[in-house]
Amino acid sequence: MAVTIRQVAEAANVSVATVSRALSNSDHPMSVETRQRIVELAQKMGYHPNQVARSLRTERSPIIGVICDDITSAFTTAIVRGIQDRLKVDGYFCIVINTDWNPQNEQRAIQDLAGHSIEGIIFTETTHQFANQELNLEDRKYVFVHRLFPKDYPHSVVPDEIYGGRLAVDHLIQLGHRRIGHIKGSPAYYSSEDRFQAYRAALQDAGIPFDRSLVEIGNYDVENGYKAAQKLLDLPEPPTAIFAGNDLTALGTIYAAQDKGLRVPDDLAIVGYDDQQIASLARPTITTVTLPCFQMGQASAELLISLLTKGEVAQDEIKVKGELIVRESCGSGQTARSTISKPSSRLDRLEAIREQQKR
Amino acid sequence: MAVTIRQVAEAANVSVATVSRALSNSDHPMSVETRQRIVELAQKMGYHPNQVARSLRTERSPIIGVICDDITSAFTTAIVRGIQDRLKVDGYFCIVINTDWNPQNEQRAIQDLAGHSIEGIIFTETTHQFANQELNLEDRKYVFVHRLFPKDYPHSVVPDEIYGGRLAVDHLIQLGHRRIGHIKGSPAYYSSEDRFQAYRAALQDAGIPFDRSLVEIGNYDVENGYKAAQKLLDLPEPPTAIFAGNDLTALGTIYAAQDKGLRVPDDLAIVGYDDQQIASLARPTITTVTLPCFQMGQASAELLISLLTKGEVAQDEIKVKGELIVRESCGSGQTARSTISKPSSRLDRLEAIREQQKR
DNA sequence: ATGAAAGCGCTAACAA
DNA sequence: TTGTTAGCGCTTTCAT
Repeated sequence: MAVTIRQVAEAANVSVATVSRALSNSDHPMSVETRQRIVELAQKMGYHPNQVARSLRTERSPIIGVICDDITSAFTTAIVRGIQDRLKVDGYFCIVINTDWNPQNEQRAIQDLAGHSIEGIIFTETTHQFANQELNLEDRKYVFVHRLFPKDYPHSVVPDEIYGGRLAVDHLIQLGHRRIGHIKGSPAYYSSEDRFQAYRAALQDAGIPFDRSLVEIGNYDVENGYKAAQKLLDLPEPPTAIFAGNDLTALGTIYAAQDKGLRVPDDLAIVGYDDQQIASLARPTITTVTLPCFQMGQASAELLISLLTKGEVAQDEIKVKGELIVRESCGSGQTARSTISKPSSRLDRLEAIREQQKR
Repeated sequence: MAVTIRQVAEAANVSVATVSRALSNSDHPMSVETRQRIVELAQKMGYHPNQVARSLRTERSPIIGVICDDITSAFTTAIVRGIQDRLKVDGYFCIVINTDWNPQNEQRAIQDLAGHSIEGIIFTETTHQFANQELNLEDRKYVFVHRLFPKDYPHSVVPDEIYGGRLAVDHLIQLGHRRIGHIKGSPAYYSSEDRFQAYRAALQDAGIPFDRSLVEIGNYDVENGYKAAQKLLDLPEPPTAIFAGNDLTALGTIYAAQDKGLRVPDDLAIVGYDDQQIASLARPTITTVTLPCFQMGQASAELLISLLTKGEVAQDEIKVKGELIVRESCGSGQTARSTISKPSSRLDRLEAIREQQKR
């Protein structure tokens, strides 16, 4: 049986109330020495608070809920990791629930979480229709991170797509390109529109006239990227550079260029977006802009914790900036070797253990 | 305030004990009608059990712990998803804790979980040194899935690497190859050895003599795969097919072949292993064997639940079989188009919502 | 500054 | 078959 507050109280010759105050950082006034003594004793006795009892009493819980479409989908995992890490700082844990793109599962998830006295929820990359409705959250606090529905919701954390788009296109402009194509993502993602706007703004600031024929619509996957790139490259006056809507589109563009006998980056420069693994594995490796998932996760957890502890906070959307990762697909003098595949920390670790076991 | 058992009791004109029995599937004998009546009433009143109170009382919890190195690492995410899905069937949730390859964090994680009355833990892809020691788990049940330390631990779920390796090599043999090279992974992964053994066994069964010079040691990354493949291809009598230790090695092999002016699969057939995303994005797409992460996750959750509910169960390691995914890198008549990039279910969903909002 | 005691919602031993 | 009641470990009000 685990050590309880009562046992500590007996050992310390004080009441349980005093021990509770000492151990839960209560702001109830008490002598510094007693507190000190109790804390040390508890430590020595191996006391660990029973969170369940604590939750029952306080109707609060150090567990928050994370509701996402699917934890395995492209960016969600990193977001969740960011959430976990930020939560850990304040002693919280999270329970992750997948809705599998079914908004009905959301209300169910919320109810399930409610049974655990969960006070806060982070909606992560959910396609839910929160906009339209009517989730019964009671008085739980909630926050959105990387939401996939229209913009300007309070308490949300999103990537700064405009900033990132500028990073990508400005890079091409700086390399001297004037005829720059763009392959948009599906209109269903609002990021597509933002990245496109950034493209237009960058051109404008550089005094490059906008040419409609240089813009194709893809849907963020390789195959559409391939087809869209083909069209651009078949233009009477084809682009010398393409800002692909994301890394998969960039990969499709590389393939299209190869099939036309064009060399990347020599004949065509390509920038991607997202910095998925493929960007560092492709040949050439893809210059891209990071989608700062980990940081967004952290920011969302931070926001929720503020909401939980300080009550209301600023309602503005938080935009997190990514950064440009220069690799091979744009040239740019950076002809250095690819950045792929450093042995992972796991491998380091395994090898260390292996060594140790030998001895 | 949420509806409690007491309110249901008053409304039903029975005692709380009766309600408790009706609602918690107690095996205490009671009249079917009363139970029925109470269940319906509770439903109508919007009653949801307070799990926290329940846990405090029973010292059990419907939450289990998942301890992994890093949820974002290659296979862990899918394993966790498998765990979640299987747990859901029995009404469990999980809390995932990352140890970041630091075994010290493990004991800490266990203690943190203990505070939540967690009775079961799944160790997922941890590099921990459980073998050597001395984690204080008290009477908690635990299970390993895809553990990365030496073999034959009770209550663990692992991939059947021997079976998978045979799948890969037998495929090459069936395609008529007799001179088949192999690039092993790092000796730190026990999977390397298994895949190698499978390679030898397959050759033997096909009556192909083993040739030491056809085996190179890589470390499962692209760069080492590239170098190892170079060596094999520089052999006086180079292989016509290579079983790469994993997909990244296969990618490096493709690059090496390309750089020597060889066509894949025409001049060199390549099989990978793991079925990571890159396998369906590379050019050519890579024929590979799946690492059945999702299924392993499910199996591990199932095992833990058995342990929790039925007490002891069979101790044997559970081996989960993967399957061969035939793509382009081995030829095999399967010259069909690449299998890349169906629009994701998320996109489908988003487009549906978009449509709906238009109306 | 400390203690006594109530009670969070539930389950289960015991009683009827 | 149903009811009464103690108590899980903790926090917090109220009293001292």
